[in-house]
Amino acid sequence: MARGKVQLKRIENPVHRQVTFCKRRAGLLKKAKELSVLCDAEIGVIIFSSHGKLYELATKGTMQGITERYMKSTGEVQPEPAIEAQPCLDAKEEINMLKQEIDILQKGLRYMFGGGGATMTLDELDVLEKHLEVWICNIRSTKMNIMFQEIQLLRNKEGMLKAANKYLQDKIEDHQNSSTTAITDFAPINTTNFPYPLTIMQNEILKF
Amino acid sequence: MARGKVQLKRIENPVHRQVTFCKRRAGLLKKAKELSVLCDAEIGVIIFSSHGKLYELATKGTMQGITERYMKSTGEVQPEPAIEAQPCLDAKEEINMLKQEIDILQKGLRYMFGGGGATMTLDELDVLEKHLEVWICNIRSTKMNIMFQEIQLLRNKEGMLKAANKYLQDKIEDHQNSSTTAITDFAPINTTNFPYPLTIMQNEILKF
DNA sequence: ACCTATTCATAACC
DNA sequence: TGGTTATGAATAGGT
Repeated sequence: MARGKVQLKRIENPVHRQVTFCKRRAGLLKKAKELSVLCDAEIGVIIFSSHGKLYELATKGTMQGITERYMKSTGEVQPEPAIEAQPCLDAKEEINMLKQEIDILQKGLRYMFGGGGATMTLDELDVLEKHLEVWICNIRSTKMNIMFQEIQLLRNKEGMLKAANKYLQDKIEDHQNSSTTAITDFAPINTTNFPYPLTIMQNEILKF
Repeated sequence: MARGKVQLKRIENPVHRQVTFCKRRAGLLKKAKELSVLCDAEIGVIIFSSHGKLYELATKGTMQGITERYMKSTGEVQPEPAIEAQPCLDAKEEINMLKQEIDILQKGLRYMFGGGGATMTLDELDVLEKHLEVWICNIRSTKMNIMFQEIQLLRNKEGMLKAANKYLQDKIEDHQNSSTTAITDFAPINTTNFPYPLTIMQNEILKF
Protein backbone atom coordinates (compact mmCIF):
# COMPACT_ATOMS: atom_id res chain seq x y z
CA MET A 1 0.00 0.00 0.00
CA ALA A 2 2.54 2.55 0.87
CA ARG A 3 6.29 2.67 0.62
CA GLY A 4 6.49 -0.89 -0.59
CA LYS A 5 3.91 -3.30 -1.86
CA VAL A 6 2.78 -5.74 0.76
CA GLN A 7 3.33 -9.49 0.39
CA LEU A 8 0.20 -11.51 1.01
CA LYS A 9 1.66 -13.76 3.63
CA ARG A 10 2.11 -13.84 7.36
CA ILE A 11 4.36 -11.04 8.64
CA GLU A 12 7.15 -12.81 10.51
CA ASN A 13 8.50 -9.82 12.45
CA PRO A 14 6.28 -9.73 15.57
CA VAL A 15 6.54 -5.98 16.00
CA HIS A 16 5.58 -5.28 12.41
CA ARG A 17 2.80 -7.82 12.68
CA GLN A 18 1.39 -6.23 15.80
CA VAL A 19 1.49 -2.73 14.33
CA THR A 20 -0.08 -3.85 11.09
CA PHE A 21 -2.73 -5.76 13.01
CA CYS A 22 -3.71 -2.66 14.95
CA LYS A 23 -3.89 -0.45 11.90
CA ARG A 24 -5.64 -2.85 9.60
CA ARG A 25 -8.06 -3.96 12.29
CA ALA A 26 -9.12 -0.34 12.78
CA GLY A 27 -9.42 0.05 9.03
CA LEU A 28 -11.48 -3.10 8.64
CA LEU A 29 -13.91 -2.13 11.38
CA LYS A 30 -14.25 1.35 9.93
CA LYS A 31 -15.00 -0.09 6.50
CA ALA A 32 -17.56 -2.42 7.99
CA LYS A 33 -19.29 0.46 9.76
CA GLU A 34 -19.31 2.52 6.57
CA LEU A 35 -20.75 -0.31 4.52
CA SER A 36 -23.46 -0.84 7.09
CA VAL A 37 -24.45 2.83 7.15
CA LEU A 38 -24.17 3.50 3.43
CA CYS A 39 -25.98 0.39 2.29
CA ASP A 40 -28.26 -0.29 5.23
CA ALA A 41 -26.72 -3.70 5.91
CA GLU A 42 -26.45 -5.63 9.17
CA ILE A 43 -22.84 -6.60 9.71
CA GLY A 44 -20.97 -8.57 12.33
CA VAL A 45 -17.20 -8.83 12.47
CA ILE A 46 -15.32 -11.07 14.87
CA ILE A 47 -11.54 -10.86 15.06
CA PHE A 48 -9.30 -13.05 17.17
CA SER A 49 -5.71 -11.83 17.25
CA SER A 50 -2.93 -14.39 17.01
CA HIS A 51 -2.69 -14.21 20.80
CA GLY A 52 -6.39 -14.96 21.12
CA LYS A 53 -7.64 -11.51 22.04
CA LEU A 54 -11.14 -10.75 20.79
CA TYR A 55 -12.21 -7.69 18.81
CA GLU A 56 -15.74 -7.36 17.50
CA LEU A 57 -18.18 -5.13 15.73
CA ALA A 58 -21.92 -5.54 15.43
CA THR A 59 -24.04 -3.03 13.55
CA LYS A 60 -27.80 -2.78 13.99
CA GLY A 61 -27.98 -4.84 17.14
CA THR A 62 -25.89 -7.30 19.07
CA MET A 63 -23.45 -9.96 17.87
CA GLN A 64 -25.72 -12.51 19.51
CA GLY A 65 -28.55 -11.36 17.29
CA ILE A 66 -26.39 -11.52 14.18
CA THR A 67 -25.14 -15.03 14.90
CA GLU A 68 -28.67 -16.17 15.58
CA ARG A 69 -29.84 -14.69 12.31
CA TYR A 70 -26.86 -16.34 10.63
CA MET A 71 -27.78 -19.72 12.08
CA LYS A 72 -31.32 -19.30 10.89
CA SER A 73 -30.17 -18.27 7.41
CA THR A 74 -27.78 -21.19 7.04
CA GLY A 75 -30.07 -23.60 8.86
CA GLU A 76 -32.84 -23.33 6.31
CA VAL A 77 -30.49 -24.36 3.53
CA GLN A 78 -29.05 -27.28 5.46
CA PRO A 79 -31.54 -30.19 5.27
CA GLU A 80 -28.71 -32.65 4.62
CA PRO A 81 -29.86 -36.28 4.42
CA ALA A 82 -28.94 -38.67 7.22
CA ILE A 83 -26.31 -40.36 5.08
CA GLU A 84 -23.81 -37.74 6.06
CA ALA A 85 -25.10 -37.40 9.58
CA GLN A 86 -23.69 -40.57 11.06
CA PRO A 87 -20.08 -40.20 9.96
CA CYS A 88 -20.33 -36.59 11.00
CA LEU A 89 -21.20 -37.55 14.53
CA ASP A 90 -18.42 -40.10 14.56
CA ALA A 91 -16.04 -37.46 13.32
CA LYS A 92 -17.13 -35.02 16.00
CA GLU A 93 -16.63 -37.65 18.64
CA GLU A 94 -13.23 -38.50 17.27
CA ILE A 95 -12.28 -34.84 17.24
CA ASN A 96 -13.33 -34.49 20.83
CA MET A 97 -11.41 -37.60 21.80
CA LEU A 98 -8.27 -36.34 20.12
CA LYS A 99 -8.64 -32.89 21.64
CA GLN A 100 -8.98 -34.49 25.03
CA GLU A 101 -5.91 -36.59 24.41
CA ILE A 102 -3.89 -33.55 23.41
CA ASP A 103 -5.09 -31.72 26.46
CA ILE A 104 -4.10 -34.56 28.73
CA LEU A 105 -0.69 -34.93 27.14
CA GLN A 106 -0.09 -31.21 27.44
CA LYS A 107 -1.18 -31.20 31.04
CA GLY A 108 0.97 -34.26 31.61
CA LEU A 109 3.98 -32.48 30.24
CA ARG A 110 3.36 -29.55 32.50
CA TYR A 111 2.82 -31.96 35.34
CA MET A 112 6.08 -33.73 34.68
CA PHE A 113 8.32 -30.77 33.99
CA GLY A 114 6.51 -28.16 36.00
CA GLY A 115 7.14 -30.37 39.01
CA GLY A 116 3.67 -30.00 40.51
CA GLY A 117 0.55 -32.04 39.95
CA ALA A 118 -1.69 -29.54 41.64
CA THR A 119 -3.36 -28.47 38.39
CA MET A 120 -4.66 -31.91 37.45
CA THR A 121 -7.77 -33.50 38.79
CA LEU A 122 -8.10 -37.09 39.89
CA ASP A 123 -9.92 -38.06 36.70
CA GLU A 124 -7.29 -36.43 34.53
CA LEU A 125 -4.56 -38.21 36.41
CA ASP A 126 -6.40 -41.49 35.87
CA VAL A 127 -6.62 -40.93 32.14
CA LEU A 128 -3.01 -39.83 31.91
CA GLU A 129 -1.93 -42.91 33.85
CA LYS A 130 -3.78 -45.16 31.43
CA HIS A 131 -2.27 -43.34 28.47
CA LEU A 132 1.19 -43.85 29.86
CA GLU A 133 0.49 -47.52 30.49
CA VAL A 134 -0.58 -47.97 26.89
CA TRP A 135 2.49 -46.08 25.85
CA ILE A 136 4.74 -48.36 27.88
CA CYS A 137 2.96 -51.32 26.33
CA ASN A 138 3.77 -49.99 22.87
CA ILE A 139 7.36 -49.41 23.86
CA ARG A 140 7.68 -52.98 25.12
CA SER A 141 6.13 -54.26 21.93
CA THR A 142 8.60 -52.26 19.88
CA LYS A 143 11.45 -53.54 22.00
CA MET A 144 10.20 -57.08 21.42
CA ASN A 145 10.16 -56.55 17.69
CA ILE A 146 13.64 -55.08 17.65
CA MET A 147 15.02 -57.92 19.73
CA PHE A 148 13.27 -60.55 17.68
CA GLN A 149 14.80 -59.08 14.55
CA GLU A 150 18.22 -59.20 16.16
CA ILE A 151 17.65 -62.78 17.17
CA GLN A 152 16.73 -63.69 13.63
CA LEU A 153 19.86 -61.96 12.42
CA LEU A 154 21.98 -63.84 14.93
CA ARG A 155 20.37 -67.13 13.94
CA ASN A 156 21.22 -66.51 10.33
CA LYS A 157 24.78 -65.69 11.30
CA GLU A 158 24.88 -68.80 13.43
CA GLY A 159 23.77 -70.93 10.52
CA MET A 160 26.37 -69.47 8.25
CA LEU A 161 29.11 -69.87 10.84
CA LYS A 162 28.12 -73.46 11.52
CA ALA A 163 28.22 -74.23 7.82
CA ALA A 164 31.62 -72.59 7.52
CA ASN A 165 32.80 -74.44 10.59
CA LYS A 166 31.66 -77.76 9.18
CA TYR A 167 33.34 -77.02 5.90
CA LEU A 168 36.64 -76.22 7.63
CA GLN A 169 36.37 -79.27 9.87
CA ASP A 170 35.81 -81.56 6.91
CA LYS A 171 38.75 -80.00 5.18
CA ILE A 172 40.97 -80.63 8.20
CA GLU A 173 39.83 -84.22 8.45
CA ASP A 174 40.61 -84.73 4.79
CA HIS A 175 44.01 -83.24 5.37
CA GLN A 176 44.62 -85.48 8.34
CA ASN A 177 43.65 -88.57 6.39
CA SER A 178 45.78 -87.77 3.38
CA SER A 179 48.77 -86.44 5.33
CA THR A 180 51.53 -88.65 6.81
CA THR A 181 52.23 -86.21 9.70
CA ALA A 182 49.39 -85.88 12.27
CA ILE A 183 48.38 -82.38 13.43
CA THR A 184 48.13 -82.85 17.19
CA ASP A 185 48.00 -79.25 18.43
CA PHE A 186 44.90 -78.40 16.44
CA ALA A 187 41.64 -79.23 18.20
CA PRO A 188 38.70 -79.42 15.80
CA ILE A 189 35.71 -77.44 16.96
CA ASN A 190 32.83 -79.61 18.05
CA THR A 191 29.72 -77.61 17.41
CA THR A 192 27.41 -80.04 19.12
CA ASN A 193 29.22 -79.89 22.47
CA PHE A 194 29.64 -76.12 22.59
CA PRO A 195 29.42 -74.85 26.19
CA TYR A 196 26.67 -72.36 25.25
CA PRO A 197 23.61 -73.30 23.24
CA LEU A 198 23.72 -71.90 19.74
CA THR A 199 20.00 -71.97 19.27
CA ILE A 200 17.32 -70.16 21.21
CA MET A 201 13.86 -71.52 21.80
CA GLN A 202 11.02 -69.28 20.71
CA ASN A 203 9.50 -69.04 24.17
CA GLU A 204 12.74 -67.78 25.64
CA ILE A 205 12.10 -64.44 23.97
CA LEU A 206 9.29 -63.82 26.40
CA LYS A 207 11.82 -63.22 29.13
CA PHE A 208 12.77 -59.87 27.58
CA MET B 1 -13.61 8.16 -2.03
CA ALA B 2 -13.12 9.04 -5.58
CA ARG B 3 -14.59 11.71 -7.70
CA GLY B 4 -16.31 13.17 -4.72
CA LYS B 5 -15.93 12.61 -0.98
CA VAL B 6 -18.50 10.18 0.34
CA GLN B 7 -21.18 11.23 2.81
CA LEU B 8 -21.42 8.92 5.79
CA LYS B 9 -25.12 8.25 5.53
CA ARG B 10 -27.47 5.86 3.86
CA ILE B 11 -27.39 6.09 0.05
CA GLU B 12 -30.93 6.83 -0.96
CA ASN B 13 -30.66 5.98 -4.66
CA PRO B 14 -31.32 2.22 -4.72
CA VAL B 15 -29.14 1.61 -7.79
CA HIS B 16 -26.23 3.50 -6.34
CA ARG B 17 -26.73 1.74 -3.05
CA GLN B 18 -26.71 -1.68 -4.67
CA VAL B 19 -23.58 -0.95 -6.69
CA THR B 20 -21.77 0.47 -3.70
CA PHE B 21 -22.84 -2.50 -1.59
CA CYS B 22 -21.38 -4.95 -4.10
CA LYS B 23 -18.09 -3.15 -4.42
CA ARG B 24 -17.57 -2.31 -0.78
CA ARG B 25 -18.61 -5.77 0.31
CA ALA B 26 -15.95 -7.27 -1.92
CA GLY B 27 -13.45 -4.77 -0.56
CA LEU B 28 -14.35 -5.52 3.04
CA LEU B 29 -14.01 -9.27 2.61
CA LYS B 30 -10.69 -8.81 0.81
CA LYS B 31 -9.40 -6.64 3.66
CA ALA B 32 -10.55 -9.20 6.19
CA LYS B 33 -8.73 -11.98 4.36
CA GLU B 34 -5.59 -9.89 4.12
CA LEU B 35 -5.66 -9.05 7.82
CA SER B 36 -6.10 -12.70 8.67
CA VAL B 37 -3.19 -13.82 6.52
CA LEU B 38 -0.82 -10.98 7.35
CA CYS B 39 -1.38 -11.03 11.09
CA ASP B 40 -2.32 -14.64 11.69
CA ALA B 41 -5.76 -13.74 13.04
CA GLU B 42 -8.98 -15.72 12.99
CA ILE B 43 -11.70 -13.57 11.49
CA GLY B 44 -15.37 -14.03 10.84
CA VAL B 45 -17.50 -11.56 8.89
CA ILE B 46 -21.25 -11.80 8.52
CA ILE B 47 -23.08 -9.39 6.21
CA PHE B 48 -26.81 -9.18 5.71
CA SER B 49 -27.81 -6.94 2.82
CA SER B 50 -30.78 -4.65 3.20
CA HIS B 51 -32.81 -7.32 1.41
CA GLY B 52 -31.72 -9.95 3.91
CA LYS B 53 -29.29 -11.82 1.72
CA LEU B 54 -26.37 -13.35 3.60
CA TYR B 55 -22.69 -12.96 2.75
CA GLU B 56 -20.02 -14.40 4.98
CA LEU B 57 -16.32 -15.01 5.43
CA ALA B 58 -14.58 -17.26 7.91
CA THR B 59 -10.81 -17.56 8.00
CA LYS B 60 -9.02 -20.44 9.72
CA GLY B 61 -12.02 -22.72 10.05
CA THR B 62 -15.77 -22.42 9.93
CA MET B 63 -18.10 -19.65 10.99
CA GLN B 64 -19.56 -22.11 13.46
CA GLY B 65 -16.14 -22.49 15.06
CA ILE B 66 -15.63 -18.74 15.22
CA THR B 67 -19.01 -18.07 16.80
CA GLU B 68 -18.40 -20.83 19.32
CA ARG B 69 -15.05 -19.34 20.17
CA TYR B 70 -16.71 -15.94 20.40
CA MET B 71 -19.31 -17.25 22.82
CA LYS B 72 -16.60 -18.82 24.91
CA SER B 73 -14.60 -15.60 24.93
CA THR B 74 -17.54 -13.48 25.96
CA GLY B 75 -18.60 -16.02 28.54
CA GLU B 76 -22.07 -16.44 27.13
CA VAL B 77 -23.66 -19.86 26.86
CA GLN B 78 -24.74 -20.97 23.41
CA PRO B 79 -28.07 -22.82 23.10
CA GLU B 80 -26.42 -24.95 20.36
CA PRO B 81 -28.90 -25.23 17.51
CA ALA B 82 -28.88 -28.52 15.62
CA ILE B 83 -27.21 -27.33 12.41
CA GLU B 84 -24.03 -29.31 11.91
CA ALA B 85 -23.83 -30.37 8.30
CA GLN B 86 -21.28 -27.86 6.99
CA PRO B 87 -18.40 -28.63 9.39
CA CYS B 88 -18.62 -32.26 8.32
CA LEU B 89 -16.29 -31.74 5.40
CA ASP B 90 -13.76 -30.00 7.61
CA ALA B 91 -13.98 -32.73 10.22
CA LYS B 92 -11.57 -35.07 8.52
CA GLU B 93 -9.05 -32.29 8.11
CA GLU B 94 -9.43 -31.36 11.74
CA ILE B 95 -8.95 -34.98 12.77
CA ASN B 96 -5.75 -35.17 10.77
CA MET B 97 -4.54 -31.93 12.28
CA LEU B 98 -5.18 -33.19 15.78
CA LYS B 99 -3.57 -36.54 15.08
CA GLN B 100 -0.55 -34.71 13.80
CA GLU B 101 -0.49 -32.61 16.92
CA ILE B 102 -0.59 -35.68 19.12
CA ASP B 103 2.22 -37.18 17.10
CA ILE B 104 4.26 -34.06 17.55
CA LEU B 105 3.60 -34.06 21.26
CA GLN B 106 4.69 -37.65 21.52
CA LYS B 107 7.81 -36.99 19.48
CA GLY B 108 8.50 -34.00 21.67
CA LEU B 109 8.13 -36.14 24.72
CA ARG B 110 10.43 -38.74 23.28
CA TYR B 111 12.91 -36.05 22.47
CA MET B 112 12.76 -34.57 25.94
CA PHE B 113 13.06 -37.89 27.67
CA GLY B 114 15.49 -39.83 25.58
CA GLY B 115 17.09 -37.21 23.36
CA GLY B 116 16.46 -39.53 20.41
CA GLY B 117 14.95 -38.89 17.04
CA ALA B 118 11.91 -40.43 15.45
CA THR B 119 13.45 -43.89 15.17
CA MET B 120 14.41 -45.02 18.61
CA THR B 121 17.00 -47.57 19.49
CA LEU B 122 16.58 -50.29 22.06
CA ASP B 123 18.48 -48.30 24.65
CA GLU B 124 16.39 -45.22 24.03
CA LEU B 125 13.22 -47.23 24.37
CA ASP B 126 14.53 -48.61 27.65
CA VAL B 127 15.17 -45.13 28.95
CA LEU B 128 11.77 -43.91 27.82
CA GLU B 129 10.07 -46.87 29.43
CA LYS B 130 11.75 -46.20 32.73
CA HIS B 131 10.86 -42.52 32.55
CA LEU B 132 7.24 -43.37 31.95
CA GLU B 133 7.24 -45.78 34.84
CA VAL B 134 8.56 -43.04 37.08
CA TRP B 135 5.90 -40.75 35.67
CA ILE B 136 3.17 -43.24 36.48
CA CYS B 137 4.62 -43.63 39.94
CA ASN B 138 4.38 -39.88 40.46
CA ILE B 139 0.86 -39.86 39.18
CA ARG B 140 -0.18 -42.60 41.57
CA SER B 141 1.49 -40.75 44.39
CA THR B 142 -0.41 -37.57 43.50
CA LYS B 143 -3.64 -39.53 43.28
CA MET B 144 -2.90 -40.95 46.72
CA ASN B 145 -2.37 -37.47 48.12
CA ILE B 146 -5.58 -36.18 46.62
CA MET B 147 -7.54 -39.09 47.98
CA PHE B 148 -5.91 -38.83 51.35
CA GLN B 149 -6.94 -35.20 51.54
CA GLU B 150 -10.48 -36.18 50.67
CA ILE B 151 -10.40 -38.84 53.36
CA GLN B 152 -9.24 -36.29 55.90
CA LEU B 153 -12.05 -34.01 54.85
CA LEU B 154 -14.57 -36.82 55.22
CA ARG B 155 -13.16 -37.68 58.62
CA ASN B 156 -13.63 -34.13 59.76
CA LYS B 157 -17.18 -34.18 58.50
CA GLU B 158 -17.71 -37.49 60.22
CA GLY B 159 -16.49 -36.05 63.51
CA MET B 160 -18.82 -33.11 63.24
CA LEU B 161 -21.77 -35.29 62.34
CA LYS B 162 -21.08 -37.64 65.19
CA ALA B 163 -20.92 -34.74 67.62
CA ALA B 164 -24.17 -33.36 66.27
CA ASN B 165 -25.71 -36.80 66.46
CA LYS B 166 -24.66 -37.24 70.06
CA TYR B 167 -26.04 -33.85 70.96
CA LEU B 168 -29.39 -34.69 69.41
CA GLN B 169 -29.47 -38.09 71.03
CA ASP B 170 -28.83 -36.60 74.47
CA LYS B 171 -31.55 -34.08 73.89
CA ILE B 172 -34.01 -36.84 73.01
CA GLU B 173 -33.06 -38.84 76.06
CA ASP B 174 -33.57 -35.78 78.24
CA HIS B 175 -36.95 -35.28 76.66
CA GLN B 176 -37.88 -38.91 77.24
CA ASN B 177 -36.86 -38.73 80.90
CA SER B 178 -38.71 -35.50 81.64
CA SER B 179 -41.83 -36.32 79.66
CA THR B 180 -44.74 -38.41 81.00
CA THR B 181 -45.53 -39.85 77.56
CA ALA B 182 -42.82 -42.07 76.12
CA ILE B 183 -41.86 -41.63 72.49
CA THR B 184 -41.96 -45.19 71.22
CA ASP B 185 -41.88 -44.70 67.47
CA PHE B 186 -38.59 -42.82 67.48
CA ALA B 187 -35.49 -44.98 67.46
CA PRO B 188 -32.41 -43.11 68.70
CA ILE B 189 -29.41 -43.51 66.46
CA ASN B 190 -26.71 -45.63 67.98
CA THR B 191 -23.46 -44.48 66.48
CA THR B 192 -21.46 -47.32 67.95
CA ASN B 193 -23.57 -50.02 66.32
CA PHE B 194 -23.86 -48.38 62.93
CA PRO B 195 -23.98 -51.00 60.15
CA TYR B 196 -21.01 -49.43 58.35
CA PRO B 197 -17.75 -48.50 60.06
CA LEU B 198 -17.47 -44.77 60.49
CA THR B 199 -13.71 -44.83 60.77
CA ILE B 200 -11.18 -45.94 58.21
CA MET B 201 -7.88 -47.49 59.14
CA GLN B 202 -4.83 -45.81 57.63
CA ASN B 203 -3.75 -48.96 55.78
CA GLU B 204 -7.09 -49.24 54.06
CA ILE B 205 -6.08 -46.32 51.88
CA LEU B 206 -3.62 -48.56 50.11
CA LYS B 207 -6.50 -50.29 48.40
CA PHE B 208 -7.03 -47.23 46.16
C1' DA C 1 2.29 8.20 18.57
C1' DC C 2 2.69 11.02 14.21
C1' DC C 3 4.20 11.67 9.12
C1' DT C 4 4.41 10.97 4.31
C1' DA C 5 5.20 8.59 0.06
C1' DT C 6 2.92 5.28 -2.09
C1' DT C 7 -0.43 1.86 -3.09
C1' DC C 8 -5.25 0.70 -2.84
C1' DA C 9 -10.23 1.22 -3.05
C1' DT C 10 -13.83 3.05 -5.20
C1' DA C 11 -17.52 6.88 -7.04
C1' DA C 12 -18.86 8.22 -11.08
C1' DC C 13 -19.21 7.09 -15.56
C1' DC C 14 -19.75 4.01 -19.48
C1' DT D 1 -23.21 -6.90 -13.89
C1' DG D 2 -18.29 -5.68 -15.75
C1' DG D 3 -14.54 -2.26 -17.16
C1' DT D 4 -12.10 2.62 -16.77
C1' DT D 5 -10.34 6.52 -14.45
C1' DA D 6 -9.81 10.32 -11.38
C1' DT D 7 -9.53 10.89 -6.76
C1' DG D 8 -9.86 10.14 -1.78
C1' DA D 9 -8.43 6.59 1.78
C1' DA D 10 -5.52 3.42 3.79
C1' DT D 11 -1.28 2.29 5.23
C1' DA D 12 4.15 0.60 5.27
C1' DG D 13 8.05 2.27 6.68
C1' DG D 14 10.28 5.64 9.02
C1' DT D 15 10.88 9.03 13.04
